[in-house]
Amino acid sequence: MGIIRKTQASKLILNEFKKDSNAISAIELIKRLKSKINKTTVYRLLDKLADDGLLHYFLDMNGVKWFAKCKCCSKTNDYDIYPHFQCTDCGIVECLDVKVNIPKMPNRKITNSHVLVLGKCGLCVH
Amino acid sequence: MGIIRKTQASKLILNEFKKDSNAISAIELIKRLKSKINKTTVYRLLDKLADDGLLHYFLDMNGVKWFAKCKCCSKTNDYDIYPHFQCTDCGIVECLDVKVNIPKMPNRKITNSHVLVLGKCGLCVH
DNA sequence: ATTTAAATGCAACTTAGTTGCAAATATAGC
DNA sequence: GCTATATTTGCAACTAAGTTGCATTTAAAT
Repeated sequence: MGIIRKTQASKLILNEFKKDSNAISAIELIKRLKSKINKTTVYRLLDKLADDGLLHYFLDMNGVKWFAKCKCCSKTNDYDIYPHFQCTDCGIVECLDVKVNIPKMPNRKITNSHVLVLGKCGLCVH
Repeated sequence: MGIIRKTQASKLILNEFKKDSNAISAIELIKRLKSKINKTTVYRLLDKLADDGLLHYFLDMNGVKWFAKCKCCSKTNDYDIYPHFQCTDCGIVECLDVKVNIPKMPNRKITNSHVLVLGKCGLCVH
């Protein structure tokens, strides 16, 4: 939480998410910006951007952290659901613009949900 | 994939899942069986049991691998959906016996889906 | 221009999970 | 039951994503 300064590093990272409407893994981002930003800084900025609500994040089936802009995710009345698709062949992750209904659960206070759909993407399916 | 021998180790692990209908993390299982089985063996057996369809697994929001027996998970016509609940306070993971509908997606071949619902469990909510 | 809180880089660390290999063990065939 | 053999196991070393502590740098408020 908190103010983000317009530093060299934060501008570079936000620019990557402007170029890419899909999710980007932390690893990929570190690779892309290797010559310009230290990996610790990348991780810290991503966390901060997620805290501030500019990005959201989730873990894929390999335990790798992915980040994406929030606009593509459904915002329900009660809590956020983050539906994503990951290709088991090429590993690409796409934000899904679909409605997924999570049933209410009495006795629990649900804050958010993550939906990861696995399969072959449009390119790998052929 | 393949036949599982009835070894000391495999019996011990399957016994843990008989006692516990919820999901168990690999880490927790290693801790429980530390004096009896080597952690490499635990990981290998869990993977094999998942390959053989006796268990399924998924990653929680901390990137930790959890395993559970398959009976509590819905089996749809097309593919498996694994809905789980994790408490953000105490970390417990429960298999959910709910129907979650994942919309069809043209152009893709979906094989399975993972749904992780986050919030406070019945004990931590108070 | 000066001050100060926030951001950064670096090196060392943490930890879940994996790999290679030699030793142990379950099971099939006799 | 005994032997052969493929599977399983333990161990130590490794991998890699992500974190921490701290000294230095930088954005921006005054």
